[in-house]
Amino acid sequence: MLSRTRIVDAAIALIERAGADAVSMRGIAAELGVGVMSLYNHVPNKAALLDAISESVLSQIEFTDDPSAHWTDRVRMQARAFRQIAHHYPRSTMVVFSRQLHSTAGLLPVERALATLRDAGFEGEAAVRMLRMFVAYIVGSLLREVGVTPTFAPVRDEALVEVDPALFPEVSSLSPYLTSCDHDEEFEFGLELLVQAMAVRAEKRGARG
Amino acid sequence: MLSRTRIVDAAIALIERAGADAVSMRGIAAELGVGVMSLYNHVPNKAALLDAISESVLSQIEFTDDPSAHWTDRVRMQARAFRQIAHHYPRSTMVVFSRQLHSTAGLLPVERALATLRDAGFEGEAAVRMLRMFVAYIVGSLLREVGVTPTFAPVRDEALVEVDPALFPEVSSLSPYLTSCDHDEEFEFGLELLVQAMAVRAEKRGARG
DNA sequence: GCGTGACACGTACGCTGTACGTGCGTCAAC
DNA sequence: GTTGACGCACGTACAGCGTACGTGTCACGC
Repeated sequence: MLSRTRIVDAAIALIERAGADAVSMRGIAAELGVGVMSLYNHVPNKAALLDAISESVLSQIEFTDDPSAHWTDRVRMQARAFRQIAHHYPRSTMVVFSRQLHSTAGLLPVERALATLRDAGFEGEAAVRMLRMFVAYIVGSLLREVGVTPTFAPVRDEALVEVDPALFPEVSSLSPYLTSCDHDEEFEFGLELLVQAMAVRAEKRGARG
Repeated sequence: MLSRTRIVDAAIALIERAGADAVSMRGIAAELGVGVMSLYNHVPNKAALLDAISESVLSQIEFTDDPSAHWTDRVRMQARAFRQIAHHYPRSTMVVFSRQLHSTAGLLPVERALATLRDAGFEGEAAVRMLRMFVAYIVGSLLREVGVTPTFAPVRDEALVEVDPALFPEVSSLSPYLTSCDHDEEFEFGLELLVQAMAVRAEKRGARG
């Protein structure tokens, strides 16, 4: 029997195998060995299917939150959990980022994050701000890692060799670092910087309050 | 006469007016009052056209870099310049983010950023790391602002009223802050936090070196 | 006058999402 | 046991998409 979850799973598998551009209702139907229109008995339209994919991916984030750990470690763990699922479904992650979601999927991650931030001493608006900043960093990082580089994080080698050292001295001299990119180290670097910056703010708040 | 830039400009105008989904070769041709196939005399295919759109948007970033200013102010200015163009072409920005670019457009912003980071005391790999982290934050922020919220930065009001306070106490109590979002303040908050974090690193490096 | 190239355009093909109708299986009511 | 309703898989059909290819119309050098 066909079902919504079977369709979503097949769609995710197809995206990971053939890319997001290759996702068509006909392709998904073929993946499942059914007719195209059969899908519409379980999903209203393609947009809703893509939303369901987003929801599925986000809900698979594994938060093994340890309330006894120091809040800095909990922040690190949650950020890595977010990143891990994106690496598990890299191409599907792109469709998640390219869609506005109207669901409550991923509400649990937010809940956990806010609780952690409360432990760190951030409450009310400050906690929400910190959360949004963190999410922005993580999303931006994943967007780079997953393949879409907004302003070429790892620049293409061919393009760089053409760079005129006189016009772009910095880019030219730093080209070895610009062309290579260890995503793990890069992510951890920014994560650590953010955690430390948060710790500074937390101390300030603690001193004041 | 038709020209590549006229086509790109029309495409951007169409995207901003009707949304990225509405971009079709036929639509762009209609916008210009020409036949569809005439476009292909100036653009090899749709993908190349979208790349040209990205290039055009990125090249319009206005960097009025002031080398005499303190590096922290220069970082702030460059980040805001990036953000400003995204606000000028919000929907086109989404196509920029959703495409991997293979061009050297936006090489100048990178050059300026690296020069600024050098002034701040970051060289070699450290400078590139800082740049990438900054870009990640900016891109992630813009992705939220521009309308696509990965894990609902400003959560939908309707969705939140249904949240069970027993299951999601934090989300529930912080809902007034989660439902509203002053993008300017939000962006400046994160920007300031990053700049301060960078300043701390810069001092450390200075003390060591 | 005569190529020759640039360029706007029409036609046509294979693809897409999906509205609609059809047929088959199962189950409830009588 | 018959009948009606309903869920669900499916086929057909249509509008719209990107674009390969051929055709027409110019301005130009010889």
